[in-house]
Amino acid sequence: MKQLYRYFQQFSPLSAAAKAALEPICTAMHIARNKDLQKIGHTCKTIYFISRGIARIYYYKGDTDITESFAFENSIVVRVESLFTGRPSRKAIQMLEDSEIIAIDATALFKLYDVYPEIERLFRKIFEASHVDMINRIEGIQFHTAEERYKSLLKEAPDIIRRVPLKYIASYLGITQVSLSRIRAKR
Amino acid sequence: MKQLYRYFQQFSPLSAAAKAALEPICTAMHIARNKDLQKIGHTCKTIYFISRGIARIYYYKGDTDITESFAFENSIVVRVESLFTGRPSRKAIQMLEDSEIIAIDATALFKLYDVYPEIERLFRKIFEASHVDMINRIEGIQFHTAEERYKSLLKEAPDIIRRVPLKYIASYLGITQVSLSRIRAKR
DNA sequence: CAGCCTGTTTTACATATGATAAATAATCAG
DNA sequence: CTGATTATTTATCATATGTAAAACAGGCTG
Repeated sequence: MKQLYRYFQQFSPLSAAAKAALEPICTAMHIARNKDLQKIGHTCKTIYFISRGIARIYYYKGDTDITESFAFENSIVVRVESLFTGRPSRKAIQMLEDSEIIAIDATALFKLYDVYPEIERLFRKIFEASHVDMINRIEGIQFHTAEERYKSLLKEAPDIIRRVPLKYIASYLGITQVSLSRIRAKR
Repeated sequence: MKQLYRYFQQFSPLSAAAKAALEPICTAMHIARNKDLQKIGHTCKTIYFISRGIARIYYYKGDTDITESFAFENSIVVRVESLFTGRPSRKAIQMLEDSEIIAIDATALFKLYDVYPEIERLFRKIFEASHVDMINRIEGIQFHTAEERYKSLLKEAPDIIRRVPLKYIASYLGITQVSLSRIRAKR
């Protein structure tokens, strides 16, 4: 929980009362490498904080597995399009390493919003930051070549190459594995 | 203002007191066709509601003009990556038709958040909806062909073709105008 | 250790898209 | 209305990426 509160602190301060209210809706859990944290078709009612490990959100287009995003330790992973709409998600969350997770019950959290506006504010800011990330990602996908995208990924997250299979990285970059292999061969 | 409150109503109810507090921070304005509502380099401190007209957000990559997004009447247009970070935006907002706008002073709005949690909640939900749109857009850009993207745009916003020059639509779809022209010629 | 998965790279070929330039078409100002 | 500007389409050629299949590599399991 300490690690989680440190994460929260980056966005917005919390009173002791708010922290005490959050405590009972958080559950620590361990997930084994390659296991799904949430399955396709499930409606997202949980916000996950990654204490240790890497998550990826993926879905199927036809029968190809496509990685929508990665999330590393000290960040949150959520299928926003399901959590915010209440609709089932076509996406799954998988952990790529043995991982330590804190699961935050979103239904209970949203009730806390009515009592603690500071909690609502905290999560508003957390999701605003990821909203900004999405907008920057669109710019990246739309107007950079695959090679530029690969290089900037390396720069932002250099250890991703060691920790994540290239096939997942390829679809995250919007290209095939063959294409990624060609780009890597250039250097 | 009636139109704006009707828009708000879709997301979250507002008390009479909250409405009264919002009133003085909203300014109606008229913008001529093709004029910029906000320039490149400006830090976004205003949220715009479009009563009538179409906006586009654009930026330059080198010397090519790229359309990031469109916004139609009865929606909000904002350079989120600037508003949420307080950093200057590399993007501009331009109105593509003679337009009626309501400008909401964001600095004043954020102060109202402290007094009226219901206002904070309303805007949280408004931005959550656009966050979800961004995520769906990423999926669209990343794993549909240009032709699929064009067709689905036609389906979502059929009148965009009549109201927006194709060159802007092309860069929005992530392709050149020549390429869009080829796709259109197929039918 | 051997054999079998799974992940990655390489090759060959097909195709969509980009770049550039020229031809049309539409729009606008005087 | 006319000429000039801007938008759109068409043509040609170059290139990046996709598809499919095979080769290669590494790691895991019996």
